[in-house]
Amino acid sequence: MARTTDTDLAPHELRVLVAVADTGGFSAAAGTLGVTQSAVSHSVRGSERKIGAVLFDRGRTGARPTPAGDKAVVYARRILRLLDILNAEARGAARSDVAEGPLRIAAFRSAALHLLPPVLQRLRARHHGIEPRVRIVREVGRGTAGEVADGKADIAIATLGGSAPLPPGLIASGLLEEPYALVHPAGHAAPRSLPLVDWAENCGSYTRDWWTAQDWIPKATVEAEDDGAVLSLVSGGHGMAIMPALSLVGAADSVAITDLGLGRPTRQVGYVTTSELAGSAVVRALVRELRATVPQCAGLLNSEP
Amino acid sequence: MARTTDTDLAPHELRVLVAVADTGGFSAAAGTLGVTQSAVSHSVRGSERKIGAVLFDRGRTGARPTPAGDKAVVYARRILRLLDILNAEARGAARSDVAEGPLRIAAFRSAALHLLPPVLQRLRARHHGIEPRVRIVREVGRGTAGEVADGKADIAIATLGGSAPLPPGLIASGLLEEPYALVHPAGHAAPRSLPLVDWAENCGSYTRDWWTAQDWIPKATVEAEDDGAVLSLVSGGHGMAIMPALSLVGAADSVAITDLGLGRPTRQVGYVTTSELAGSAVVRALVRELRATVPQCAGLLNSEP
DNA sequence: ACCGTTCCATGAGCAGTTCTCATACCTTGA
DNA sequence: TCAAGGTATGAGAACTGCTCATGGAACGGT
Repeated sequence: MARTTDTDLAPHELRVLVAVADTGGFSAAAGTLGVTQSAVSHSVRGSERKIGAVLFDRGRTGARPTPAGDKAVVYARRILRLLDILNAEARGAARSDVAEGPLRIAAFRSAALHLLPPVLQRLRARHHGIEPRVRIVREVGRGTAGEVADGKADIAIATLGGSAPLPPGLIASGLLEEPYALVHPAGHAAPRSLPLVDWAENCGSYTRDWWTAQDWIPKATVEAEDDGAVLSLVSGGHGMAIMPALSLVGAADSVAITDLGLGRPTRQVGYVTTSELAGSAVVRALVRELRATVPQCAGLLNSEP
Repeated sequence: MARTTDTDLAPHELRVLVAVADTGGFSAAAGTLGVTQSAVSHSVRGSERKIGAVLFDRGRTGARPTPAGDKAVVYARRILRLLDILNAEARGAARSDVAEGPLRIAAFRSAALHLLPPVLQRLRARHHGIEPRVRIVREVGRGTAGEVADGKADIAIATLGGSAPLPPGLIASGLLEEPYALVHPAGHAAPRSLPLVDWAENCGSYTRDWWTAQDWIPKATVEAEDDGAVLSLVSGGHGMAIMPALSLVGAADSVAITDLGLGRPTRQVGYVTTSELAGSAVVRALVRELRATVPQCAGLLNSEP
C-alpha cells in the first residue's frame, strides 16, 4: 500500500505560511486571508506533515516560525513570486517586449524620493501593463537587499560595497557613484562651529576615511531620524552635515551645499535582485530604464549650484 | 460578483506542463505521470484558462509548446525544484550544516568522468543524505549551462568565457584553468604528418589563437564523436590532437602527451547555477567540495609525465 | 477513397481534499 | 475563578481532480 505521499506544498498552503509569518498568528492570518482560523490550523498542520517538521511554535501570544519555518517561509515567498512571474511572462510571451504584472521595489528613502520617480515615469510610459510598487526600507541591518533575499521585494535600490557581504543567492550591479557633499545653513558665519548632524542609516564607513584626512573635526554630533530630518535641522541652522547627493536634491535655499572636491567620499548605489527574477521581463524592463535614466541624474548630482 | 479566480498553478499542474513538454504529447505525458490522457487534457486546459494563454499547439503528432508555453515550462521546472528545496531545507533546518535531498548535476563528458568522481565521493562522505545525480551533456549549443537555465539541472560544470553570453538569471564561477596539450601516438616517427583529430564539442575558439601562432598546420582534419573517441583514434595511431587536460586523465601508455609550454591554449572550467539554488544547502555543499578538491586535480593536470 | 491508427476533447460520475461551523482546550491577567 | 485572548479538532458541506466512456480530427497505408 504505497501511500503516494504528495510532498509538495500547494500555492494556497504557501500563502498560509507566509500570512502566518507576517501576522504572527493563525487567527490574524485567517483574517487577512479571508478564511477561518480553523482552515489555517488545518492547512499548517497539513504542511507540517508533508514536510515532516514543525514550522511554527504555537503559544498564547500567537505563532512564531521555528528555524525550519523561517526557511520554509522564505522559499514560500519566492515560489509564490515565481508563480506570479510565470503567469505574467506566459501571458506576455505572445506580444514580445511587453512586460506586465506587479513589480515590487525596495528602496532607501532618498532613492525612492529622488531617483525612482523619473525612472518609473518612463517605465510606465513604455510598458503599460506594469505595476511598480515602491516600498521605502531603511538601509540598516540587512537593508533593502534583505527584502529581496526574503522574497519580499523583486528588486532593491541599495548601497553596494557596504560592510555586509551580499547574501548568498543575490546578484547586484552598480548604477552610480554618489558623491557626498557638505551642507550647512546658508549665510552662516562659522559653519565649522556647528555640530555635525548624522543619522543611523548613514553608514559611517563611507565618510570615515574622509574625516580622518581632515585637519578639523566637528565639535559635537547630533543624531537625527533620517536624511530628511537632517536636512531640516541644517536648514534651521542647528547644524551641518555630510550628506549624499541624492538626499540634497531639491534642498531649500536656506542651506548651502559645498562640493568637497576630488577627495570627497562617495558611495556606490546600485540594484540588487535574484538571478531568477533578473531574467523576468518586468525586472529587465526596470533595469533598462534605470541604466538609461540614472546617468542623467548623476550629471545633475555632480554639478550642484 | 468578483469571482475570486485562483490564478496560481498547483504543483501537479506544473508537473503536467513539464511532462507534456518533455514527452511531446498529452498521451505520452499521461503515461509517464501514471494518469489518464483525459486528466492531462483537463489539466492543461485548466492551466491555460488560469494563465489566459494557449500553452501548447496540439496536432496529430502530439503537442508543441507555444512561446508562452516555453516560458511557462521553464518557470514550472524552477518552481518545482524550489518546492523540493523548500522541503529539504526545512527538514534539515533543525540539524544545521546537514544537506539532504537530490542534487542534479549537468557536466560535460570529461568533467563527469575525471573531475566529479572524487568530489562526489567526498560530498557523500560528508553529507550522508545527499543524492547527487550526474547527467552528461555535450557542451554544444547552450551546453551544460542551458540545462540549468531550463531548470533541468541544479548546477552545471561548464566551460566559461565561451562565445555565448551567460543566459540571464544565472551565476557562474571559475574553478580551474585547464591547459590543452598535444597528444599523439607514442613512438611515432613523424607525428606532425598525422591528421588532426577534432570533435564538435571542442570549441575551436580556445585553440584557434594558438594555431595561428604556430609555424605549421596539420595536413588534414578528422572529425570524431567525442573526446573519448578522439583519444582512441590517437591511441590507434590514426592521428594527433590538441586536447584539454581533463580528457587526458588516465590515458593509455600508447599515447604520448606533450606539454605545449607557456603559450599553450587553456580553457576556463567552472560551475553555473541560479542564485536561488546557490543559497540552498545542497548546492553550497557541492561548491564547497569542488573548491576543496579541484585545485588538487589542477596540480596533476599541469604536471603530466 | 476507405479504413485503421493515433492523436486530443469532452461530459458524467466518483473519490479525495479543503473549506466552514461548532466546540473543546490551553494559558494568561484581572 | 472568570473572561479573553490564542489554537486544536471533528463532522459535514462544497469543491476539485481523477477516471471512464465516447467523440472528433488528421494522417498513412492499401
